[in-house]
Amino acid sequence: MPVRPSTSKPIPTAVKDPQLVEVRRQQIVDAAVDLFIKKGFHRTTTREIARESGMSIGALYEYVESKEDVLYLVCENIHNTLEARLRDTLKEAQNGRETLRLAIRQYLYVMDDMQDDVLLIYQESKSLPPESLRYVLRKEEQITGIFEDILRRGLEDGSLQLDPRAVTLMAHNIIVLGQMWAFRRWVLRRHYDLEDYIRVQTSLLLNELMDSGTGGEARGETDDGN
Amino acid sequence: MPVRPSTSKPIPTAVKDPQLVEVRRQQIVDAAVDLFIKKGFHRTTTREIARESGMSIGALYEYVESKEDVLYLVCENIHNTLEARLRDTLKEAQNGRETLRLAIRQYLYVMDDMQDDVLLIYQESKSLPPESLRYVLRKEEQITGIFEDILRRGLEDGSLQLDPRAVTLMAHNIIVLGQMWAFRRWVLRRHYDLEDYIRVQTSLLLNELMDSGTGGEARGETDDGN
DNA sequence: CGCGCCTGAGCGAGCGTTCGATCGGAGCTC
DNA sequence: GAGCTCCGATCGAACGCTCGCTCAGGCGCG
Repeated sequence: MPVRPSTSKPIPTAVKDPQLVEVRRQQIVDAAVDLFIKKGFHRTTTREIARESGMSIGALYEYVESKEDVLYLVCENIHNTLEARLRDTLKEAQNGRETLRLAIRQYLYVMDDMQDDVLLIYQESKSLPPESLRYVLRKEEQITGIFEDILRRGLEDGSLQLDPRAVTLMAHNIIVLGQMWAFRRWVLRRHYDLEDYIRVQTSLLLNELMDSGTGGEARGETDDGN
Repeated sequence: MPVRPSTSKPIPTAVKDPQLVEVRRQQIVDAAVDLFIKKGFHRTTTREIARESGMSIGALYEYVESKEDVLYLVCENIHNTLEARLRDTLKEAQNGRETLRLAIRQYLYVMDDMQDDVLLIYQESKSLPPESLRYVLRKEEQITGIFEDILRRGLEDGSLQLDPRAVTLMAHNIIVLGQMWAFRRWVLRRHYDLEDYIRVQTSLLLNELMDSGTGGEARGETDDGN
């Protein structure tokens, strides 16, 4: 388990109580999440973060290296929550296909619940210093990996059909269709509720995974040209 | 055709040459697109935009109300290009299904070509003033509407099967799977090239649109619970 | 007193924006 | 065509302000 990137304050003068550090950092993250969601990273000032976490700017900078460091902590926190919630509900393993169906449902519920947080990562992670960004992206791949594993399990037990080369792509499709529920809510919510959404997207994904690998296109149709 | 939001400078003193205004604004947009892609909106200064467009800050502010106004012009410009390119290749109407297949291919090509621009809109449009943001989102819906129309045409001529209630959602799916090629390129590019991507995603989408509306889930499977 | 912890005024760089000065060429007069 | 005026277009120093961050000091507990 690697250490946080540029972050992880060298701790200025003395050795602090590590428990207090954890508590304070959580306060900071909680406050920052709220503010970043409401106003965005750039429009939020460090003074506001301090005020909202119930400490002074001085104290804030005892527990955090920089404003960007706060953003990193926020992203890390959200990703960890997300991943934990997902893995948590996938303990009981069944037939691959049913696991997948369950996982999609669970995932979409989590995405519905964490809409704002997902949006936050999407819109602000580019403001991270490069090293931290790489870190966050790696975490994103790990989460995608959860679905890759489920898909592969389905291939092995024969309950899913798919060109093995497309496993990664399908996993990303699932992830992105979930995120879509978060960042297109301004329009989707006007037409569908969560259950509608789960139904249609599950159908889309599982339909593909049941008969043909790359087929699906009715054969005999021409037009492979342009 | 509505007028630009808060934008559209009242023109300070005298009447300027409207043709020059157009040219200068295009210079500004071109420079800004490059800079925003490279450094992001917040990290780009107005001075840089001016320098890169070959004018002074003073001149810049003759053609633009504010930095946010530049961002709006950029978004508008990208969306217009995108929409024009899409509509442009959909003139010859065929059977709905083939039109859709063609449109998806064309769309993914455009997205591949405009990766950076798509990413730009995604990450920076939240920095727009609310009124301009609404404008940009409306444009996004219009573009989605192109695919809604194609889908409906397919329903009418019987070449596509789909629950009519899901038309909007499927259109959004297409749009988002296209955007995914832009904003997940850091990983997708490692595994797939554009043709792979087009093949798998077309299969996914068209497979669903050919036999069942919401079916796809093998009947008799339980687990509608949790 | 010493030490961990906190405070918040203050620093200074950087930013978006303004505005008086300047440029340069078109048009006029003689 | 020389000299002049005029005016839109351009310039960039300067302004005012915000913000991330620091640091000299204070408080209370052991």
